[in-house]
Amino acid sequence: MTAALSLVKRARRVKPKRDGEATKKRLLDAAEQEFARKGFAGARLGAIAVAASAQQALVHHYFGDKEGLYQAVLTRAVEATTSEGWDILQRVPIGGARGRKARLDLPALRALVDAFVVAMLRFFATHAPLLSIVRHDARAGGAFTRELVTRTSKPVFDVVVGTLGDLQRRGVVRRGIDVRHVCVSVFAMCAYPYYDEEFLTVLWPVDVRGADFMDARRREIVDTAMARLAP
Amino acid sequence: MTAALSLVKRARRVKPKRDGEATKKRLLDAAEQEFARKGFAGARLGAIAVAASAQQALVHHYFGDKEGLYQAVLTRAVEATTSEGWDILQRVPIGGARGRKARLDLPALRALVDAFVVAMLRFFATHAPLLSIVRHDARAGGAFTRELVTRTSKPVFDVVVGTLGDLQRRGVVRRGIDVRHVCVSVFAMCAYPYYDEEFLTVLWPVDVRGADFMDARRREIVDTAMARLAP
DNA sequence: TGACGAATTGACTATTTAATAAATAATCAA
DNA sequence: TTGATTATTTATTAAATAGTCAATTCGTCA
Repeated sequence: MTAALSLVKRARRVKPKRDGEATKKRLLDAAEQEFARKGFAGARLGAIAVAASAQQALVHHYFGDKEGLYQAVLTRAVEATTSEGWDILQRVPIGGARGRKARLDLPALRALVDAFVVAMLRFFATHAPLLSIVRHDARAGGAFTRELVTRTSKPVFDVVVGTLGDLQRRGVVRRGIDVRHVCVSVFAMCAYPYYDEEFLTVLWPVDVRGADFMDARRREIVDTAMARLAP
Repeated sequence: MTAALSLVKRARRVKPKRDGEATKKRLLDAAEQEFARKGFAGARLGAIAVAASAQQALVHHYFGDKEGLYQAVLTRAVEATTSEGWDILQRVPIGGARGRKARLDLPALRALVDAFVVAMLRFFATHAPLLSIVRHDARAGGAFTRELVTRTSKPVFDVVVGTLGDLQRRGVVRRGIDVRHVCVSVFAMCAYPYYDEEFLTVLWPVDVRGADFMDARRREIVDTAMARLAP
């Protein structure tokens, strides 16, 4: 009966009264939120346990101590964050097919820049809480920061800088400018609204997270970059 | 003797063994550092006291509790932060003399933008730790954030947006763009290196605080803005 | 000089919070 | 069914940290 029952359970997906993995996940989810909102020192294991509807002792059972929980949150997040930017860039002919004959015209350049901006905006929109969490690690000179950036932003940055450099040598991009600085500017323009929401709202009372604002932002950033790059 | 002695003290500036104001200042200085580095929850009153070479009890004597100390730090900082940006902008003919006949040429526009960028870069370079501190207040929807931004960034933002709007109506600035977005972009480009030092260093191993990088950054930002604004 | 008030000190308390340990209940495999 | 393993709960401990209090020292002024 037990074997049969467990089969039925698995088949009908009856949730068992006890499920370590599920509890672990709930704890990680709750911890992710709590760390993002309060920072590492401000986060309370009690609050995390309540939010996860679990006992505080389970935190220690599964993750050892608070630091362990923090590391687990980051580990999971970093693993989940494979460089999505790549996919978008791959589809841009000029970015993906550097080996082949790339069309060297401005529309293609614009497509590259737009893909870059879209990838960045999406990244920051999705991972703003994660960035807030990882800051604790970053201040401690932690390895997760490096790992995260290496996995996500760096490949995109490198491809774009490389491609822009090529285009610059071929005369499609204005000469005499440092394309790395241009990329940093794009990063900045994309990230700023998510980083500095509270400040920005005082300057300009508008729904910074709203689609309207962000759509306008995307156009603004692409146009700005193009104005800078085009000869 | 006492009166004479105190006169001598004041004259020669002999530091008295006990000086409430001086101690208060040392505590505030130490607290400012500690809050900036560790955040509110992570800051330790003990560490602050040690750094200030004072007793922890004095914190409570002068500021009541931890929250009071935090408020005192912010109050002092906000009061010390009068809108310096104004001064720089005043000196720019096109920004300061809006009433009079302003020269409507591109060099004048460039001067305005450059003054704007210089003011912003200086602000962020000087106040990066303060911004880190105020974030605790900002998350709590605190009044200090609003006060700080209102005192510092907002007047500059408003003047620049207003001036650019004028110039746009007069045809000096390209029509059809939202100058507020341009200003947000400039803010972003100026702030990013200070906000995201740890991230940026992974992308581009360079001394982000160094004069070389920042000088290049200033040129980059001004040129970018001009490329966007010029018709 | 002496008294008063402010600054300072050190010992102490209260509270919060992370961490542990032991007991109980569910699950799974043989 | 049974025994082992794992998940969960309850109670308790240990450590860190904010906050209090009374005693003491020092500067100032009558």
